[in-house]
Amino acid sequence: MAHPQEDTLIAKQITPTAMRLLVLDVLQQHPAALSLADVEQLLGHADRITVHRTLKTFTDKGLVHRIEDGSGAVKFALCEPGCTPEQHQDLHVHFFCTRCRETSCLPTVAVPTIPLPGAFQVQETSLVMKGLCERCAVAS
Amino acid sequence: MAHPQEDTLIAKQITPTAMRLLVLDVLQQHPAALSLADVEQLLGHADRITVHRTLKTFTDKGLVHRIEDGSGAVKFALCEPGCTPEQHQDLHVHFFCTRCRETSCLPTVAVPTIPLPGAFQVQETSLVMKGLCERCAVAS
DNA sequence: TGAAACAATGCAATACCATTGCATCGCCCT
DNA sequence: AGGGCGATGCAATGGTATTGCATTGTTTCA
Ligand SMILES: [Mn+2]
Ligand SMILES: [Mn+2]
Ligand SMILES: [Zn+2]
Ligand SMILES: [Zn+2]
Repeated sequence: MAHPQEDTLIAKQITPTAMRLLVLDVLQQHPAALSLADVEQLLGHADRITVHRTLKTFTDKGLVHRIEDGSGAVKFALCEPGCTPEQHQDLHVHFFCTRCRETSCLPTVAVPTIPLPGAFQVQETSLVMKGLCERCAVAS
Repeated sequence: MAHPQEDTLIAKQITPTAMRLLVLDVLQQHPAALSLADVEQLLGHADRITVHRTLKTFTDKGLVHRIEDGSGAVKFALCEPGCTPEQHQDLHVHFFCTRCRETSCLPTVAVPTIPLPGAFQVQETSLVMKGLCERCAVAS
């Protein structure tokens, strides 16, 4: 009966701990997707490995999704409440800004379903667009 | 007036060298996209850094394109003859097989043009599908 | 032809990012 | 209190990408 963030974790079958609540808070406060290093830095001085395992747990339980934006580091962003590890609801496009290097979810832009020739069995589709984000575009 | 592969390099403004011809040959012989480590292994024992810089040169000159498939290592594949560093002709979908970990170009499947809301300025779109490739799908 | 100029190569070193092993800590339950 | 178990933190490791620098090779031109 404490912070509502505890309920968020419990709803995803994640035992609430101090570290996990802190990581969740950082993810909720930040609009952009965050890398492991980003989270570590925003937390002050938390142990990198613990943050890593926290994000892995969050991913396994369907609380966050991974974004491979080609920047070298995987980014993480919160999922929609309805997402499960098996079935993600928010299959949207991601945008990587080549100037400020921020990665954003575009929840309103769905990943299109593309039929493939032959016998391919598609499990997952990742669509990343690169360019200038809205902030950097107007600033140029 | 030697190998036709020399002409391929010269057409892209790349000085032909022994190493570059070897790397080009490996890329032409293999249907799948190759990582730096793949090329190094297929060449026997070539220097990893030289191969790295060879692939960088090939990319800069528009002879190959980079594929970030989320496997941890960037893959490289030959471009269409008409590609230039500024304007790639072959903006196609890539497929990463989660079983055999091979990445293939799907030259017949074009990346769709997706309009974005707001002031985003798109420079590049990368679309990677993951699942079972044709070979692994029938073998399961 | 010989030396300068430039490009390409190879070895060493470095920088990240990600992941694992293992000991310890903290919490819950009996 | 004590056992059990998950979470944490430090150390160590593996993998990929990249840079510095000396050397080698090749082209250019006096
Ligand atoms: Mn997202
Ligand atoms: Mn391709
Ligand atoms: Zn930006
Ligand atoms: Zn396969």
